[in-house]
Amino acid sequence: MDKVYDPKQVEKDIYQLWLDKGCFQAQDSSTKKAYCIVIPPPNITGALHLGHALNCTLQDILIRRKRMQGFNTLWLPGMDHAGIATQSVVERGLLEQEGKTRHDVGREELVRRIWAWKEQFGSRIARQLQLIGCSCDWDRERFTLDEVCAKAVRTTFVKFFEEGLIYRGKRLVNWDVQLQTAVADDEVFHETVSGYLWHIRYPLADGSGHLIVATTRPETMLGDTAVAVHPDDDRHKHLIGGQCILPLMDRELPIIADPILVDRAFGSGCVKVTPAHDHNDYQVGLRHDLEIINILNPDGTINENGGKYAGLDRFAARKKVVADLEKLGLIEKIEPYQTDIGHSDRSKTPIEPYLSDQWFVRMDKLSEQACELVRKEKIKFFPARYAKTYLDWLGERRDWCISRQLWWGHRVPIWHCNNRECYDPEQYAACEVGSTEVERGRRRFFFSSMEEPQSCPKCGQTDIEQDADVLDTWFSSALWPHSTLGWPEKTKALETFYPTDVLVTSRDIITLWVARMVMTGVHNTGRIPFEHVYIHSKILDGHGETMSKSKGNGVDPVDIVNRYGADALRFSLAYMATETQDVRMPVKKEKQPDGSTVNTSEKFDIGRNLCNKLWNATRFCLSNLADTPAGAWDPEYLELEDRWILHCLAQTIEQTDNAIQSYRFAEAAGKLYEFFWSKLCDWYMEIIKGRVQQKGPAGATARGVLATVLDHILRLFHPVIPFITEALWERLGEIVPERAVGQSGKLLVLSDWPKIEPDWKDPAAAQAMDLLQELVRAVRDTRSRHDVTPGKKVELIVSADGAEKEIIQANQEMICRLGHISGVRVQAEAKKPPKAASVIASAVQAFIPGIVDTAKELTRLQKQREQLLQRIASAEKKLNNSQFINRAKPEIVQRERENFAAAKTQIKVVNEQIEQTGAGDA
RNA sequence: GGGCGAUUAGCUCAGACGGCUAGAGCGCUUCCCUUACAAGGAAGAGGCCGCAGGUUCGAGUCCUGCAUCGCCCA
Repeated sequence: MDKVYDPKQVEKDIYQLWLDKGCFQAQDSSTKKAYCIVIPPPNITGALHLGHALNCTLQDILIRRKRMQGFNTLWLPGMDHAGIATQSVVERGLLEQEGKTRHDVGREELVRRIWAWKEQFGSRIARQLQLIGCSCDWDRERFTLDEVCAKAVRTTFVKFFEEGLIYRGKRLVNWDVQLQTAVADDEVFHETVSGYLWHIRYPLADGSGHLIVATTRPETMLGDTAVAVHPDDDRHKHLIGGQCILPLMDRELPIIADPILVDRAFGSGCVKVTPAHDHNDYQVGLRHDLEIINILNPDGTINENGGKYAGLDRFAARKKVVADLEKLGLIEKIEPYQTDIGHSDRSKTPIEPYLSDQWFVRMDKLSEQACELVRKEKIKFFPARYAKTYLDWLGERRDWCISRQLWWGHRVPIWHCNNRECYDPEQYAACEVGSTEVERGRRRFFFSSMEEPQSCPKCGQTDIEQDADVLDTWFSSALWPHSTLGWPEKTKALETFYPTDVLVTSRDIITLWVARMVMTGVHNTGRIPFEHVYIHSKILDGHGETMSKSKGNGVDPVDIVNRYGADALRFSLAYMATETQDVRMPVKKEKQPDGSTVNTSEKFDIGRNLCNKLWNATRFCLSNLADTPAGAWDPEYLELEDRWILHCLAQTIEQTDNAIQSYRFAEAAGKLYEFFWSKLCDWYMEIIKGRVQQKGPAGATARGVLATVLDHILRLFHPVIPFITEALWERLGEIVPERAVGQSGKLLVLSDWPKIEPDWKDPAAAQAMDLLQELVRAVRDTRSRHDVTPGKKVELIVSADGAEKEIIQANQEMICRLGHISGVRVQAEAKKPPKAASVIASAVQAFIPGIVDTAKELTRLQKQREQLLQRIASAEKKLNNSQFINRAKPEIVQRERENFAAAKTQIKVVNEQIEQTGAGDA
């Protein structure tokens, strides 16, 4: 084995080995209990980022542990077609490379090209998941647009439609003028932009003067249908109910009172109202039953409602409107103004609020049911506070706009009949006021269908037309936990694995995704989609900013795997996975040999160092374990350190189990790290270095215990760092095929999760080791302070009595080895030799003869004295307080008493020594 | 405006149920290439736990207010 762990060499073939042996395959039917996680499907638009790496590492930890615990585990992988994101990258490429728009190539060709993209990039994501060790069952991989998912989407939609949950409405949507589609709220980012605030005079209709409105978008005045003032504003009260004239259009506008829209302190206190082009104004329009005038074409040019401005682009129209107003002397003033403008995340162009026909899902009943399940804790969030995000959002019951003006996605399975006479009065009545159907009196019959319809089911005519739009991507994602398992077919997989056990995701999609999965899952199957929702942190850069490609502050998990190894990546991420909402990761730019720059972070050192340590610790073990007896050891021959390390192992198993069970990953990783490094490596392995090589039962016992502990630490670490542990497990199996506990001969990934043996717990051993560790540390401290090099062996005289004397006497060899001591003499009430340094550990004092440095000695003793005095004072204060004695828990009082007594004994020792040092050697 | 969070060592973070003599990793100082590991070992320095009140025998932990920063929703 190499002296330094090289993950590249080790990780290379292991994943393939797991695949070849079918280790990740779930069984549709099994006598084992099922455990299932469906992956939050990554977008096919890009590569995995660090957030995915964290997300998947945590899922893999859960899955691998359950697999080892004997569950029939399924981690179902897959990807999301990500409608607008994918279409826009492909469209952008089309424009850049061929100078064509989607309209140039047509719908069929565009969709063909997007599929080609999917084939290329979808597999890259799968490879990346494999690179970091994800133990997914690849035979069950799904894609939100594949036939299985498509059938679920179609079935759900038709069901919703028939139940009257889907309706046609007209809404102000976030319109992306460039992509010519509505985009969801979460696809809009806001940016502060320098602009102007134009103050415009609107003459009063009675000729008695004018009022002044202020706007950042003067061109929208073409669509104004009212001016609003505050009802309590004395300046304008008298105008309410009157009329003013809209300049340029010469239209009369009502002056209305609206306390919600109007902020009296802002501008002149008068607000122009453009219901078709502003979200707030739209609400005003509904409240006051105003006319709604749309002035825009889908491409952002002014339409026929804009009079002489028709045909101009929105920004050109703005210029002309302002120029014309200036000519008319209607501009009161223009001031520079910072304004917050919504931009499309996809095209990076300013969003236009735009009125258009859309399909909606009614949310009232669906959301009520979904709320209830979380309120009654049928579905539990971890950390629990995230339930509030979910409940608050669902509580609003805002209807879900599910249509998108895109070509990539599930086509809306709605057709209309082109026969003008054919319509359903009830359906017509259900269309929202304001929809095109009602507005233009155009009665159409809409229907939905599982199969491709040939004719209108109502009138039988064949002149029918399918809706051009596709469904919101979240519509298919919402079905993910059951669609991927085969629903609506009654598959074995669905029966076995649904409801799934836990959903692991990040907080930004609690509403968009988690809530919708619950609604559709329950509606479609009658059962919840998952029992637990674990929300992990978001990884930010060192300045607290979101990592992104455009900022160049992102860390690519593939780079980290190349530099540090997959296990190092995984451990470091797990170690960071606390319950906070964000974690920061300072990013460091690093030049590569080939001249390129790679973003990395020192945060991953901990994982790399751990792997290297584990590698070397195992190297040490293996070089000593050649002659390890099979079967259990004889308890007769167990030394204190053996009993201690088994005790610690038992504790670690317990703590790790508790932590993972409640999704405290950082704690699990931390406990394992601490046990392995600070207990096993720092103490146990050092202590047994001599004994492990001995012939006879003493050595055999040490080897047996060491092999068992190594065996268990590999098992415990495996879910977190699967590659290195699998590799080391194989080597351990070669040298010690038969261990005292558990089986070998299997791959680690399929072996059993550790269980605590009843006789491992040994608090007495732990207590004895505490004393010895403290003594050793004190000896080392003294040596270090007196500049005694490790090579120099010194003698130790210990003053101890009773149980302590026994422990120290029985473990002299340990003290000698760890403290570089030539010999230990223990006696009750030992006196300090004339020229010696003192060592104080708890109530035990000791001396190292031959070392003298009075000044150093005194400094240290004074410091120790001060600390002890503080301790005594605080303990005394508590113990003198009758309230404390009476009210605190008895064990707390007891502990305080012990603490007090110990401190008292110690200070006595310290005082004595100060006296002796000062007097004896001065 | 409403909700959620953060503020602990130079940096990044732990401290679930109040009992703490406040921990870890990195960084820093001193010593050590001791035959598993220098990506290592040993020892050490470094903190009025954002501020002000309150509850309690006891507050980093619970409550209220304030300050600063962040996220989400409108």
